[in-house]
Amino acid sequence: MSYSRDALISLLQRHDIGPTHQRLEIAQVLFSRGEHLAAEQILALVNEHRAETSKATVYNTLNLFRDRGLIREVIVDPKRVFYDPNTQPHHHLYNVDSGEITDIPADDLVVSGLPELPPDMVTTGVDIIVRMRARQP
Amino acid sequence: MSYSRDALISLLQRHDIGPTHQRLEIAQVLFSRGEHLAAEQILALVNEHRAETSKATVYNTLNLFRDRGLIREVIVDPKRVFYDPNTQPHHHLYNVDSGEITDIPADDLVVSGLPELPPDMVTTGVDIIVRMRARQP
DNA sequence: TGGCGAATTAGACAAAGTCCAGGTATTAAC
DNA sequence: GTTAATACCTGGACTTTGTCTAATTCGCCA
Repeated sequence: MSYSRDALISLLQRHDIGPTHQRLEIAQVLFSRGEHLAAEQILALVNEHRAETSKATVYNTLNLFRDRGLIREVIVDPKRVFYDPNTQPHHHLYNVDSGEITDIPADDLVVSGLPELPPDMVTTGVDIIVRMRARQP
Repeated sequence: MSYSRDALISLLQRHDIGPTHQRLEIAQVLFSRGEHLAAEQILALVNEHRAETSKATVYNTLNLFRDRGLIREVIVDPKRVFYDPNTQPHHHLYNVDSGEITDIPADDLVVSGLPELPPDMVTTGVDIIVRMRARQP
């Protein structure tokens, strides 16, 4: 799916994010692909045609988007963080060999028996990661 | 709990790991504490009294232990990997503020509705991470 | 047009982890 | 005991991901 410039602007604005050129470019890459991308991949994609955005801005922007709830971090690979434009509750299937991440819809999945938290604590998220690899030949 | 030198030696041997001095020191730290420790913490603990083990050896040894199934990686913090001496199935409660990790026993917990994997793939593990933080004051 | 705050930038920096070439132990054989 | 073979360990250079800072630039509005 592709997003019009206006759609992206209003998306950012609904999250209290000023719609600058660089932020729109980065949002474009994230939302049009709908993939799980690492910062360095986003940096490369944004500058594919001509250099438009610096490394610092990509990192700043991803942190901003994450803080504002526009995207979500996926922590499955100790080497780098992936960013997920889908903020609906869902989980992840991680191919350990290829590094590929795919979604597991949350509504197919039920978890019961989670422990009580201490009363002054709140859950910020439940991440389920199913790791898989190719069967040994 | 504390482990005797002999107990550690046989533990390593059962996992096909030659019981060298440095490996025993590292195993001692991991298994006697039973905590989730990062490599740099293990390095510091092993050298607490006198320098015995280099950074390279700590990293090599942790990777070896992990490959041989003696310990498990816990990937919850993009900044560093934690190592878990408990290889029984269980999950983790992660305090986002303090970085503290505690165990959730697997038998209290039921997950249903996990998707079918492609036939040539095998699950290498299902990690569930419950992230929590202090409620806003 | 000019000025102001917000955003962007290059590049230095930091931290975690890996790699390599050389040195040290341990074992085995004589 | 020496020697040889092998496995292991080490310092330090290096890589990668991400952050920080101080200076510049942008975009807006009066």
